[in-house]
Amino acid sequence: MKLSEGVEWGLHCALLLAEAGRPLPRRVLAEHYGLPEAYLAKHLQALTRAGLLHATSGPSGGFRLARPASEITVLDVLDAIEGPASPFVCQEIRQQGSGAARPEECTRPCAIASVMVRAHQAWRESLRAVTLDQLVNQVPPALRRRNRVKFGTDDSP
Amino acid sequence: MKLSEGVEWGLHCALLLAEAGRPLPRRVLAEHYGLPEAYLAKHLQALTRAGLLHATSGPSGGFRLARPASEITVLDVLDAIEGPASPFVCQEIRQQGSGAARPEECTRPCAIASVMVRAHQAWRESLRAVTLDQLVNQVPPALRRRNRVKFGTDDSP
DNA sequence: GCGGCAATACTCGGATAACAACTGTCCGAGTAAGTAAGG
DNA sequence: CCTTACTTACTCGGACAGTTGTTATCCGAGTATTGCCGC
Repeated sequence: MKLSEGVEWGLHCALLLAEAGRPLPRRVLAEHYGLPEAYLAKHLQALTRAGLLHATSGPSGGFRLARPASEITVLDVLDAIEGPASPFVCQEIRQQGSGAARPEECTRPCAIASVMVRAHQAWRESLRAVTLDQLVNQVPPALRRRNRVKFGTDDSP
Repeated sequence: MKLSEGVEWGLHCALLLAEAGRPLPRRVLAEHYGLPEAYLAKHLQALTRAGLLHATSGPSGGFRLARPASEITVLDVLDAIEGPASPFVCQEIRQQGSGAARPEECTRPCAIASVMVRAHQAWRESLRAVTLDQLVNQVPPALRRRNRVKFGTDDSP
């Protein structure tokens, strides 16, 4: 079980977009984090398709958050990039082979699958509890200031 | 992120071994669940290397639980088959690229990595809370009886 | 009848291919800005 | 000076290879059983 590295990229980029408050092109995002631009594009596409980012073409275009950072959870980003499919898929092998359970013995879901589903839900709940703005607030102040100078909207007097 | 299907196989086999109480060869396990024997062998090897099963060669040999079923958790089986590595590996991209954070700004672990670690721990705790004998008790009585007749130790008078 | 020995069949274990998914890359379609010409 | 049309450069989006990990399989090493021979 390995999680795509694009998850880390997507989360960091989403955080930076939350800090910036204005569209940033993928070229800027890639250079900022030292990532391959072409491959990062793939993950940003996924985030856009999921409705988390909004993409605008042309000069001064780029990606921006489609919703306020307080309304985007870490789980949203993960589902967008990894897909919402459960990592464990019960293949009902209890109903196969010479020791197959009979249909009337399978009225209840497989206990093993239930355990896996509960664990997966615990994982998802833990991720759903954290929003992007909570993460932004944990960025070191000095770094946040630098990012603001570099990208921030200069609407502050 | 996809979980190896060997996880389901390993768990079902471990449950059956807990029910049987005596060594079962991989051929019997494979036929009982309709699984490819050669590939199942790979996962049983992993469980053996992890110290969960004990393998004996020769006639009337096979695999048996190395510990009482009450002392084996679902998490043990998962770590044995999937490896204990965390699905999320923080590559510290915050310290790379043109916007790299300085070392003195990284005294605290990356907030994103922390969230992922907490979620992973929640997942593991949920799996650690369930033992094999708890799962055995959830097997339908009729099926359990059939398995007992088929494999069970005939030490009952 | 009993003990020892060899043959046997059964078991696991590691080494070896086929497939799929993730990783990485490229070029084309579309768009907004900038520019120059005309009114 | 303002409007307008065009050129330009910049953006995203989908289509195309390379590499790692999972899936599937085979054959050899080792062992307890089983049968047989000798005592």
